[in-house]
Amino acid sequence: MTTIMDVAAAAGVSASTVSYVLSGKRTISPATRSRVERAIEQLGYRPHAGARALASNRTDVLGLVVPLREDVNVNVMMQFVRSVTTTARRHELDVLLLTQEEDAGLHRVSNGSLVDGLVVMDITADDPRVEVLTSLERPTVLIGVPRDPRGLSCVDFDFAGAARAAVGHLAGLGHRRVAVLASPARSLDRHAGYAERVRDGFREAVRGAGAQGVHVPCEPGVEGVRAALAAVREQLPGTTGLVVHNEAALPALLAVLAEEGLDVPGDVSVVTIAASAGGHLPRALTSLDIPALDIGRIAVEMLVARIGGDRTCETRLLAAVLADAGSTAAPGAGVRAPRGRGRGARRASA
Amino acid sequence: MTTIMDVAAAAGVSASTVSYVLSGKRTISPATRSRVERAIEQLGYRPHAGARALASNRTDVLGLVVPLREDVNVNVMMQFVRSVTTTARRHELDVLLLTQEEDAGLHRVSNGSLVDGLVVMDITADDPRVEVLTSLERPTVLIGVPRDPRGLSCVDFDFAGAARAAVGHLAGLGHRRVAVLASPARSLDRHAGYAERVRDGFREAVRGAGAQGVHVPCEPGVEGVRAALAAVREQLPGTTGLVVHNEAALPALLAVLAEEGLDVPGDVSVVTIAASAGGHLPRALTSLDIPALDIGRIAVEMLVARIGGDRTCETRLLAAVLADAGSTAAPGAGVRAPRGRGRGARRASA
DNA sequence: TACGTTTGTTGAAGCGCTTCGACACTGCGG
DNA sequence: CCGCAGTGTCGAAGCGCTTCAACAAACGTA
Repeated sequence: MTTIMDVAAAAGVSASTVSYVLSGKRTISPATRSRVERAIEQLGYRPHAGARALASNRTDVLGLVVPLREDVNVNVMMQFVRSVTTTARRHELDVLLLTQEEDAGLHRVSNGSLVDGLVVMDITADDPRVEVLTSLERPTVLIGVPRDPRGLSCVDFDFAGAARAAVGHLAGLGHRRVAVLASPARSLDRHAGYAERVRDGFREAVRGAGAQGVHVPCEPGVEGVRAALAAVREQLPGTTGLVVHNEAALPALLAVLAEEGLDVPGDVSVVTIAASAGGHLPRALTSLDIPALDIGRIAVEMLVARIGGDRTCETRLLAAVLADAGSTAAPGAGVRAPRGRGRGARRASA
Repeated sequence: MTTIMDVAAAAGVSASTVSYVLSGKRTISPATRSRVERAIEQLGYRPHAGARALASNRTDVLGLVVPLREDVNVNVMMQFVRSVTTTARRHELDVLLLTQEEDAGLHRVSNGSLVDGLVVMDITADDPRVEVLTSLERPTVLIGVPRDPRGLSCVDFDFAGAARAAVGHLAGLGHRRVAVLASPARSLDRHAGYAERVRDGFREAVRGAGAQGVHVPCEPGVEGVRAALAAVREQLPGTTGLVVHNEAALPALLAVLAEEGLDVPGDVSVVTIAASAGGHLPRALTSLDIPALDIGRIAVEMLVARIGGDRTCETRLLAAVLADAGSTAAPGAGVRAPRGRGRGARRASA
């Protein structure tokens, strides 16, 4: 292994000079600098990360805690991961992946000086990790907002605002009965912030608009969507507007509606609250996009600031912006039960 | 920060004794051991990762290079990631996530002593990284098999064998015309190993069985499936057996076949080569499951062996096992064009 | 010319750990 | 009773780097 000493010898300078060339913390004459750089190049020198961490108390590694739950959509999660990692690299940081969410892991990497800071995804309202994270020796940024952030920085999408905007949009078009096809029941059970805040924002907006609304959890896949639609029909017949907060249910919903002969937006208006699907849906949908890329980027930038000594702690909620893609219109027939005997019809006719 | 010295002082021993308690590399009397352990516990001591790496030349971190391509299915990829990380933790290793696949990153983490070894996913037949990886100071295990492994260890699923088994199964049932709905064209364009080997295994088996076959790339989503089916109909009319090697196309395929009034397996037999979908499909399909969990685990275990000094280099191909779930039968009518005017029919009838 | 300043470079200390060789102590056989 | 092997503990060196204080050289100013 080539060390800083080898480089120093090759360049005819001392080790500290090489170090200063690398870090730029002292002025170095152009002549010396270029000799050192040439030596580094020729020897293929890479500083030893451990030695650097030991001496400087910085590892240039950031820990990323990702959820591996059944009920979080893996596509959405990967958007966060991607944006965190690319932003991290822009700041010369590497990313350590933490999946098991037991406290031991957090202690090990933080107090064991493996990372300079942590980004923790999928924070629930009363997340027990928040307590642990505050006691750590390294700064943390949360993606998601707990009830009590305890001096930790947070970034998230304004899910409540998104739900209100969705309802407002539908109400403005004249819809009086609206429903949310929400996250899987499990997400609500464990008090996932995004799930709760959509629900609360929805209810508030429905009340405010003097409309009626139901909020039904929805499992992914065709069967989940059928069950959710059945629940909507039972609990609020005549529903004409659908707010879908469930990426995994979208393709299935469109398939089921088509199968039942329901037109969007002729019969039913649909608004989604979702991370952008990357265009794999059969049709464009009016949506409140979750800016996953921005959220990941901001999380890293906040963390970098804190690592740099910034003591300010803030919670940033990114605002929802509605992008109209023509899947909403004035109320139609609603999500009435399909005519022509529904799902079997096509087969029978074939 | 509490150091090994603090622990030593609290336990009334020397730092080296604490180190030996931790590593178990020397015998320690039970009395001393328990005093040290109590001190560690009370002080909440965590060894400094950098210092440890510097002194021992081991980081206990493994680098995982993941692909972030459009054409690799994110669910499948996450299965690998999950199994690599959990296996790594079982071996007391942390995982550093590398996404940008430029050589600089590989050099930085390997020769910069950030990791003890690398697991590299999504290896193509003539992957330029193979050359780079052989020149690194740390061992590497590939998930995927390049044309020339150059002394690197590899693990992968036997995709060619899976394709042969799929064809064999269909041929055994009497099918004479079979098709593969394959990976997206992009995967083939970049010579992704899994894509090429399925194609080659398929062609070989079709020849061997004296049958006819076509291999068509398939983009994800409903439109992609429609296009692929159209290609099959044009290139090999009367196809009765479908081998699907494309996780993202499966739900869409089932939807399209249902929409066209084609029964599985009455009209068309379907075999998949896919990572297990987790049960979100509307119906079970006869499949050759890609054992992603095993592959990830084996990759880590091979890497651990190499880090431990093992010099043997091997390529392990995990065999395909067909799980019959009733989506295949003796040949039916085939993927003939839909009767009753196909996709518009339901809408018209509603 | 003599002095303070600025600029560029260096030696050495020290970051927290592992590990080697040495050492003290115990219990054994001769 | 001596010597020896085995056991448990320790001191010190050293891993490769950063950074501080110090210094030499070059410069501008009085």
